[in-house]
Amino acid sequence: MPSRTGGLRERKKEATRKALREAALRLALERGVDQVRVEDIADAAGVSPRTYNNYFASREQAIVAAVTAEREQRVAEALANQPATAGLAEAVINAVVSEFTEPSERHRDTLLTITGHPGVRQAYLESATAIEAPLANAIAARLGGDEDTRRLKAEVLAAGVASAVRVALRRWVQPAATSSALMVPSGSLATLLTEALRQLAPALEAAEDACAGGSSEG
Amino acid sequence: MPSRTGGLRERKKEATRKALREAALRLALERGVDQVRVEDIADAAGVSPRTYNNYFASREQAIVAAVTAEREQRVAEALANQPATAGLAEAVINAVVSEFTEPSERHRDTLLTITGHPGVRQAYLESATAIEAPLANAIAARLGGDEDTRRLKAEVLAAGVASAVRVALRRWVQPAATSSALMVPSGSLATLLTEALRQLAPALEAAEDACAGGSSEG
DNA sequence: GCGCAAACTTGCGTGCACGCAACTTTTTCC
DNA sequence: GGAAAAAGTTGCGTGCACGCAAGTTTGCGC
Repeated sequence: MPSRTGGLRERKKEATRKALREAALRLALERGVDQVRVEDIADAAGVSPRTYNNYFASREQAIVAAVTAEREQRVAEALANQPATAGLAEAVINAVVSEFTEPSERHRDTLLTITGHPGVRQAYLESATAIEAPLANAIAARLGGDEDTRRLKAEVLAAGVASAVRVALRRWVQPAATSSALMVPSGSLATLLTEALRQLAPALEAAEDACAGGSSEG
Repeated sequence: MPSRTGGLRERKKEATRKALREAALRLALERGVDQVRVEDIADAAGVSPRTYNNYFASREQAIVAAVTAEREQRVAEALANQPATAGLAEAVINAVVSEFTEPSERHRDTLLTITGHPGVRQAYLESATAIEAPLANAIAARLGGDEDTRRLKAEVLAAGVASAVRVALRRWVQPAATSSALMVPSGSLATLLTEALRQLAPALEAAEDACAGGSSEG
């Protein structure tokens, strides 16, 4: 009888996924990204290369997943848990900043190392867009009913937030320009994220106001 | 002596790029995306497969480029050409809607056909992010000087706009859900784009206001 | 328990992306 | 105009992504 964690099947799958992404990251850190073959990752996780490929579409995604796993759910959950009294902008910024800052700072050295590789850096930045769909759902829930117009609003806002996050992360991991002196110190990730997201606050507030008095309101 | 169009080298490169993307699109329409080999495209354009790959990183990108070529520059230019009296939000929305609507409607059948293919659809949607950098420059120019804070603002806003465009395009090319009745008619592309971008207007206006009285103002 | 259906794993084959190192073409400079 | 440099093209080799069709494991109803 399967517990809350799901059936045996599901647990095994999750274990395999975890083993794969952790093997990928470990090997990448040990030898450098370009010295890691797909076969090595699969071997280290105890599956065939073909199976590895059923879990991850590229080496880069496997490596990055070790650091970004389950971020989408955590962000969506964090937004849902924000007090209903908070404005949408405040709630979104709090949820996103808190869920991105802590793990990123914790894995700071790892991240700055692996994002030295262009392919991994791109995969890392693109991973931010994974929050789009869950975030859109959470925003739609805050905006009110699930009517069509609200759905579009929520999707646009979520996509905008994901973009802002991507810009902030890009600055954070930006490799120092070696030659010219015109360089941005980039500040802390929390600062970068907050400043980036603040640009979208007016849009979030306006959307919320436009939906005020809608179907469901606490 | 090279004319304004650039040297011979540059013209040849552009001709090759054009030949490749048009061959890719033509073949994809004739036979279906999955029946087009890279070798076919290269042959049709009169270059080696290896050279084809110096121009495009994937078949999907080559096909999509036939429809999206030079869009980035045109959008940036359109924004620069908006009257200086217009607000940033209005200027951006006008520029983006006008430059996206016309070509997309002109190639409507082509686009809806090729985006039936998942890989091509994804490449098409991702191509919208190509406007990010040129748009960020154009927005930064409108905001005023090139100080650091303004650069971040411009990048975030440009990324947001690109995201909104992506959401609108996604709805536009969304394949009709075959089974259930809960489906969105999606409206015209111009309407979709306008509605999506309108969500960001408050953010654009706020950024403009925050930069008012800055270094350069008409 | 038993057996069937659904889900997952695996090997194989194919086409692809791309680094690399020759080779060819365009540009530049005198 | 001719030689050197800069830029572009090509073939080759390698590793990779993924469709497909077995084979294997798990879940479920009886």
